[in-house]
Amino acid sequence: MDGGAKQMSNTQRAVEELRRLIFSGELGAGSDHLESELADRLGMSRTPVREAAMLLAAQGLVEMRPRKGLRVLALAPDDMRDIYEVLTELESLSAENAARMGYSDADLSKLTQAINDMDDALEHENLEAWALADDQFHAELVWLGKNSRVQSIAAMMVDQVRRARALTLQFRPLPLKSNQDHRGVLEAIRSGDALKARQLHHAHRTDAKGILLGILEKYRLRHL
Amino acid sequence: MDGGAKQMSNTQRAVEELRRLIFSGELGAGSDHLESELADRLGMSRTPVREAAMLLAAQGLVEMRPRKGLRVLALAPDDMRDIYEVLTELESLSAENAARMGYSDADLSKLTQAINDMDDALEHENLEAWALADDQFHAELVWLGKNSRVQSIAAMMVDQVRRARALTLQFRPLPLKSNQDHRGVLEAIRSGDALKARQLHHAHRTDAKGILLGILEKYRLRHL
DNA sequence: GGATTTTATTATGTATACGTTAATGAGGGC
DNA sequence: GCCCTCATTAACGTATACATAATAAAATCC
Repeated sequence: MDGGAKQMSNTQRAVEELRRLIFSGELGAGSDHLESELADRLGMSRTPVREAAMLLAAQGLVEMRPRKGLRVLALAPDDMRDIYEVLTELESLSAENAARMGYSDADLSKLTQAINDMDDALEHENLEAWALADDQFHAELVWLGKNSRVQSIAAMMVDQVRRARALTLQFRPLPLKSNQDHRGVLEAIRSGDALKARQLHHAHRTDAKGILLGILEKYRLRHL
Repeated sequence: MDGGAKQMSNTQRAVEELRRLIFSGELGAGSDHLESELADRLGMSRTPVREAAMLLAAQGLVEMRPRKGLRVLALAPDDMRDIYEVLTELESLSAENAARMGYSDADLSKLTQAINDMDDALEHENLEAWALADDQFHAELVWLGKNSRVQSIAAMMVDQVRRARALTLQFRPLPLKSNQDHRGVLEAIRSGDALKARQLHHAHRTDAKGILLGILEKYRLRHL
């Protein structure tokens, strides 16, 4: 049970490493980087770097601009709105489907755990930990929905807003009401009330979208 | 006003050509093809073919299997269900958003035209033409929703079911009721009734999903 | 001095070369 | 006759080479 450090192709390593560099901010939003520069930095030739770049471009994280290099994509508020809307719909679908699965309490343990972790984090006013648990809740919800396309699309969308989310987290009021929503969704799933699960989660995500866009507006965050 | 035959990179040409070969069935579902073989076939080196392959793999059309070659992905009924569910959600969102835009009749002309085309096609019992117009209706609806992510995701999903859709078309009963739904959605958008637009379209797509899955079941179509 | 043409640079797109390694088949052991 | 070992093959992953085209720089002209 290692971290996954088997023998990996350089292309895969390049993807992972570039993602890390992007999410950590070492490659800032809007910055440009030549293929050869990145190749040197990662200690490999241009070929795998270029392949990784194309994959990241397909996932909407970067843009390949001939002669200008690889550009790390910045997100405008409109992008955030678009992405959150997609997540809202697909996660709500997941909640609905999850409710129809007849999951046992054991099946829902990760969801429950994530909610408890959020409570703990809130008590200690640990936003970092809260965000992590919140991510886990949403990821697990999507997982329970058992729709392969939703899973991959949601992962892509979450990736696209990862940087922005980390940034806006600090501006955000403590999400005290949030866990009520989560518990409601969990309960609806547990009791098999598909429609309620969908509606509750939809409302939850729509609220979150409103809060986020409010922050972007308030602090004039135009590209992140 | 050429067909777009400007100077295109070989990678782009490879993407287009491979897509054509896949959709036309010349590269059948489930078939394997070596990179070098495809390179020869397209008259270029492995490099651009490989890049194109990775892009198509990211879009879910093929799978890269080391030493086995590029495999054209076949779809199981579960995949169809997953994809149609995603389309249902995202198109319904589009309908809702479109209704909020306050579009004029002129803005909605393409949508109207698509509906009329479907009527015409039905009168002549021309399934091919009906399918084309139906595609246009759905594509235009997504366009009117003005969500960039929904647009690219929907395009991907439509691509993934393109082959299967062409195949199942012939098994399908004449979609006589379908245009009632379409007109209802159009009317809701025109009148700005966002919730109704969403609900009508959602029901429409859910029906379509049921019909399709029924066909797959009935004719034992397990991979297409 | 400013504008314009020419030259030089350089990042990319693509071809090619090559080592590695998984798949295939031959041959031998049981 | 079946299974295991080893040799062979060939497809891929990656590095490298190179032509092309775009940009920057330099030089020239008005």
